[in-house]
Amino acid sequence: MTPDDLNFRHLLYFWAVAKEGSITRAAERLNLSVQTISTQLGMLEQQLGQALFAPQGRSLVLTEAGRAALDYADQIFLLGERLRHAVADHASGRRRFAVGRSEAVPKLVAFRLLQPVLRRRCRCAWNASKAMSSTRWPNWR
Amino acid sequence: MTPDDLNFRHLLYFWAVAKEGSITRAAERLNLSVQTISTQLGMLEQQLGQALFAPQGRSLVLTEAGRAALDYADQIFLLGERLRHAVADHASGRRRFAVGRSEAVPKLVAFRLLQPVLRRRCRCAWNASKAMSSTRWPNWR
DNA sequence: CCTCATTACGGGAACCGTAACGATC
DNA sequence: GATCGTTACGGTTCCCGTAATGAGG
Repeated sequence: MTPDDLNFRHLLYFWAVAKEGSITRAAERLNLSVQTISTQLGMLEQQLGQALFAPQGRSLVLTEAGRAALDYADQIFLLGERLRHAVADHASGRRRFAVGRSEAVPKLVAFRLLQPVLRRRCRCAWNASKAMSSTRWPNWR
Repeated sequence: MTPDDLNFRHLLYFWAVAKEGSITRAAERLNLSVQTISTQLGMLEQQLGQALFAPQGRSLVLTEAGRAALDYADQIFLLGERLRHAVADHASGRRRFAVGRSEAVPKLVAFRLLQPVLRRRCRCAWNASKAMSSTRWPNWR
């Protein structure tokens, strides 16, 4: 109930470093100084009790634990962005309606099945990233 | 690439309030003061440009945007906890190996298919929560 | 009146940048 | 010696608690 042991700011820095491949480039991307990233990254590793990067020459490579953490961080920040979009959609009066679909059901078949509940001026998007398709429309009803 | 517009600490407080049903109980649960939660919650709403709770009597109820945000927050903090567990597993020498499986493939069939790569002393868990099954074992090799 | 939630404000912790250092190419 | 990463230290921001206020039952 209290997962505050994980500092999501540190996790963001770790994520940026992993994506950019080096602390220097991550610092540029985040408009931060190199030292800040390095320090906070050390904090995260100490907090998790596990090294996430291993020095390779004068560069860094992900450890096995680091690769595992990166997978989760990817999903977490993706969800964070989706959260903002979802809330913004509510502000603009649009609602999101997500429908799960088994891979065994062709898209067109699913579309035909959903036809009865679709309204005019609805935007329909097939989003394969999470095996879910999402449809938006201007108003709920 | 820089989703730092979303403060995950604020999101945690929002999540706790939504789960507990009131700021007071959330403050007790998090060992924080009521004022802190209230302020930070206001920050989050201002940041998102949308109210997440609506005053109902002297209590609070989720708005529609709030319910949407809660769905995402649930997943985010669940992933955060899983991240910690995954990294902890690496520390104890255990590795997690996740296998995706179509619903059309029975579990026992999948198990038989995986038999050749399984080792002794492996723990096999069917985890339906994310449509994925995960298997752990003491060492990689 | 008692409880819940919201502002106002001061102390303190965490974050972040400047600087100096070690290591690798 | 040029670049990347790490450690040391001081300033600033943000967070959090005490106190005072308003609102609902």
